[in-house]
Amino acid sequence: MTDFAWYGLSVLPKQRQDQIVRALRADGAGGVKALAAQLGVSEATIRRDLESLHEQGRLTRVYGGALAVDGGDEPFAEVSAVRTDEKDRVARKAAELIEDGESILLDIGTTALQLAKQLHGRSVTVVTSNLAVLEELQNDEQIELIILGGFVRRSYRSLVGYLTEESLRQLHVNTLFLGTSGVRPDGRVMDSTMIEVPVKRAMIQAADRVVLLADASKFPGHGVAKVCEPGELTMVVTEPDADEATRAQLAEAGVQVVLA
Amino acid sequence: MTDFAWYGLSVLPKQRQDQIVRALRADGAGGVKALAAQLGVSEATIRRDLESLHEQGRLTRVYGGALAVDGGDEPFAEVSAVRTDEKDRVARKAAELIEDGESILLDIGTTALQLAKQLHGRSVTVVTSNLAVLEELQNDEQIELIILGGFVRRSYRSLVGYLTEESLRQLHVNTLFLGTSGVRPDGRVMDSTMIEVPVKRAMIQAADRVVLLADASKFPGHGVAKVCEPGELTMVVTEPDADEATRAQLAEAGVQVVLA
DNA sequence: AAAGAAATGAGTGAATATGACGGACTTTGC
DNA sequence: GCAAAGTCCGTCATATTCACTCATTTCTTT
Repeated sequence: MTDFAWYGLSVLPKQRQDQIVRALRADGAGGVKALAAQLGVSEATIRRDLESLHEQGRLTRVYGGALAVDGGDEPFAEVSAVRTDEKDRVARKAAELIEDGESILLDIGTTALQLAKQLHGRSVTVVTSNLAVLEELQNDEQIELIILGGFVRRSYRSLVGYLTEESLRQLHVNTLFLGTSGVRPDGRVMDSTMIEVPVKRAMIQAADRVVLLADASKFPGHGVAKVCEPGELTMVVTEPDADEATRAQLAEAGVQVVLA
Repeated sequence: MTDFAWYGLSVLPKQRQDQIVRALRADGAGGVKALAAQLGVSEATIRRDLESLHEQGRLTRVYGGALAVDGGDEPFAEVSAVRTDEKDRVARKAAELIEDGESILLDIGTTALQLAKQLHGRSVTVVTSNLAVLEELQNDEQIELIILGGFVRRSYRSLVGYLTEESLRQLHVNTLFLGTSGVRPDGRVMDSTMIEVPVKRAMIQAADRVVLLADASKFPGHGVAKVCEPGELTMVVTEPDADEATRAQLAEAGVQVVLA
């Protein structure tokens, strides 16, 4: 146990247990593995915490994790087990592209959140307007976290507006990981909401590399607003069963297409 | 008693214990090691202080340190009970100062969080760098919520840095509700950490009215860094048993002193 | 000035917290 | 059903914190 200098500086046991209860209230449920990563302790410690909290009646212990006490009876299948679903594979592949010490910018949406979950314990600087990412990485001491300002958009758990754009003009990062509602057959990246587009454009301006994260369902896809031309992308991470014609179109525009 | 003991080198036990309580209210929790370093005494002394304060009910002793009495998530039984604790009274009084439709800026710290809890269902615009406030108001559809950008400061659950200051320059609000580590006898507002001071100053610049929230334990109080002169405040909300001399000093500087 | 009281810091064995490991158990996919 | 994967629950070694004692310093009282 070499890294125990953390102990004194880090959270107190009781404090961490409060954080567990808070996290469960936010999400409704939490897996042992996820909580361990989020709070930066071992799974054994999380199990002990969950047992203690269960005895106190502050949560309900279930196989694989715990549920919030008042959080209803939703199936636990979703938080439990491995669930190697598409977005997860893409996110894992994307995480491999990041070197320790780098700074990255995470777009809004669940794809970027999946990527954030892969970053626990890594020494990286994360910049984001994604409130779900904030919650996920809030307690990870290893990660330098920077939040862009902006108006809270509850339905998307994101920050938008001129404040967000202005914040982006003050920063520069190595890599942007961009989400999308769909990539059109001609390779143009689209989004479903107009309001996010200026923010995404500002993000592109603030990064050296632009990596688009898009599972197969986004190829080809639609959207009301154009975010950028394919030429502005450095790389696209997607899946083997993504539409080939669109992939070829992207490759032609000089974009490196990586399959997860 | 030697008069010079007051001037910095040595601190009276009672004074130090007040500082501990204040430090906990600011952070929510504190480790024995951290408190010992911060106050310049041995861990043994801190433990004795914590035990004494715990018996007085001024904090909750936990393994490794202590928690603020109202900090974190306590058992539900206590939450539902009648709570007329100091910060709550101050927060309620402060909430009465806000008109529907106004925009307000909330400082970091638990005092501002208490105020945020009073705002549920109100039609107000809330601007903040306080991550605890974000969590509290995140799901309240009625409230327009704006987050300032910045570096995440985990121990204080706040955002700091030039991004935060820059964000503040883009905004203007009706009222700022400011927290503090203590108000000196001459009325100057102090803070315990240097790094927050530029942000607090920028907040003052961004508001028409500046309201200081300070329970009785902050009167008089100390801090390493000066945030502002009393003349920069519009109003102070505190309690009837706050030090009268300090209150008089504030009134003389043209500050309206409101008792909760 | 001297004696007494209170506070402090250091040291020690006991108690608590943590992480790793292995065998028993549960869930999942076939 | 069965096998595989994942999860749990003991146990142990180690690091940290605690309660206690005692000597020293500091403050108060006589």
